[in-house]
Amino acid sequence: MQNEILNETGSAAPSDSSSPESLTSRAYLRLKQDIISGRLMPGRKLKIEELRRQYDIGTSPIREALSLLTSDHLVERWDQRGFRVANVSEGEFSELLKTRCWLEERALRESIANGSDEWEERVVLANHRLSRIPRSEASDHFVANAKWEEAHKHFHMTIISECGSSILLKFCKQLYDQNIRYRQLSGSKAYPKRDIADEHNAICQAVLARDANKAATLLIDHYKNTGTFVHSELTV
Amino acid sequence: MQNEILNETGSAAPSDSSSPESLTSRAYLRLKQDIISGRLMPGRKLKIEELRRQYDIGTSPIREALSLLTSDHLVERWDQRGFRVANVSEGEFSELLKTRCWLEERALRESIANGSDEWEERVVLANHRLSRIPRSEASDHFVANAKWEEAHKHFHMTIISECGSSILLKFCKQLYDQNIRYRQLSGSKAYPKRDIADEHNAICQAVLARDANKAATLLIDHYKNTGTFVHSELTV
DNA sequence: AAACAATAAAAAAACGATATATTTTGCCAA
DNA sequence: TTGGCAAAATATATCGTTTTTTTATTGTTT
Repeated sequence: MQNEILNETGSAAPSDSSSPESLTSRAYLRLKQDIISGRLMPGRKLKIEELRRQYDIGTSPIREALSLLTSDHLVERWDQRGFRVANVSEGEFSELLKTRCWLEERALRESIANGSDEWEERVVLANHRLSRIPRSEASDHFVANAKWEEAHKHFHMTIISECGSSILLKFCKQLYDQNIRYRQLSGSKAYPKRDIADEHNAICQAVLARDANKAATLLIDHYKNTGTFVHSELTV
Repeated sequence: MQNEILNETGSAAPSDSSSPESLTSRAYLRLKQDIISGRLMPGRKLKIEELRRQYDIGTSPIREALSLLTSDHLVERWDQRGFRVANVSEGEFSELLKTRCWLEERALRESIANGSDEWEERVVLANHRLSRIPRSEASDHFVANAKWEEAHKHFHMTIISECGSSILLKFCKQLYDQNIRYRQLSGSKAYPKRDIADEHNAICQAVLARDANKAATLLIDHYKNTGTFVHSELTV
């Protein structure tokens, strides 16, 4: 199903080795992961033949997956000249951050206005689980922890999940993924200084108190703080 | 180029008969038009073989185009069971309308805050051109006028064009296209009663006066009015 | 002699046709 | 009537051909 393909990013293909999904889905998820994680660098040419050999998947599924990624702004298509990984720029990152704040603020306010008790419980749970996962896999130097990334995305998507518009939610997810890529590319060296867990706790509290203004301010600050780090890394 | 494919909807392939675009783009545009205009009904099975013969284009470009349309929510992919035209529902239309209002209000306010003099001129021009095109091709009964549709989209996109985020603008365009489909499907019999030109003039005036609150209210009312007509048609 | 242009060769992408795997449908038996 | 099996239809994937683009080499001009 298309929705499953688009929504789940990292957690796909759990334990089942012989995935029943189509090869297109598999190619889509692998390519998406490889681009978001920074393994495939911006601007890099995506030669069909190369990918075909590497992923052991035919050209059609690869092409379809690349077409799909094009809509996510992770891949660019140059008519008659193939595909390449979408470029990054400071300007685009500013736009991304700005747009994300606009959309997520709206979604958060709607969620706080409409969210059920069951939703509150999901928020608490998501925050708790996130707090229990270390940000980095190593304690002395920073190594991105995929589990943390997954839990982090889940927390942020949970607090806006009851906004009443699956369309808006989809847009937010898309922008979130684009943002991860910028985070990964910028090295993330500066992060550990901030106590991110505290920020999440504060957001969680404001959400549970149904204090929309406070929650929105905290969320936007949370994003903008991260943004300045990414920006400074990008400029160097 | 991907951008050209995604942005221009109706006005593509102007006079040049031997289009230099890829067949994928051509298939994408034709299918998009056929779905938006309602020629291909919601839920209709899109058999590759059938489309291949009909459009005289190979299977690969057709599949790629369908994948692309999937991201626009105009086509649904059922894993291993092919593609079909996205279904419509009252619930989805409500969401669409709501989301559109949220996003376009934000975009309009930003445009009004940041728009240049040159932008004001573009707004005036877009409104003028729209006002000169008849809504219906026939005077006694309603026949959708493609020229009017194009000018209408152009007017609405122009007033939000200086929002400072090409990402947000892309989302708005996508939602606008989805909305056209609902309009076309609901017959549009009720419309001519309203004086839509007046509504556009009022919006235009408020925009030029840089009265963000008034412009936003007028725009949202404009959309919600149309929405109630579509809703009533959909319920029948 | 160096730089630019033109042509040719190689590489890559787009397309279309064929083959394989999956699903659906129809029929027969229990 | 229902369950299962088989056959047909349909979707997905691979492969080979054609067209386009890019690069390299050679020739010409300044």
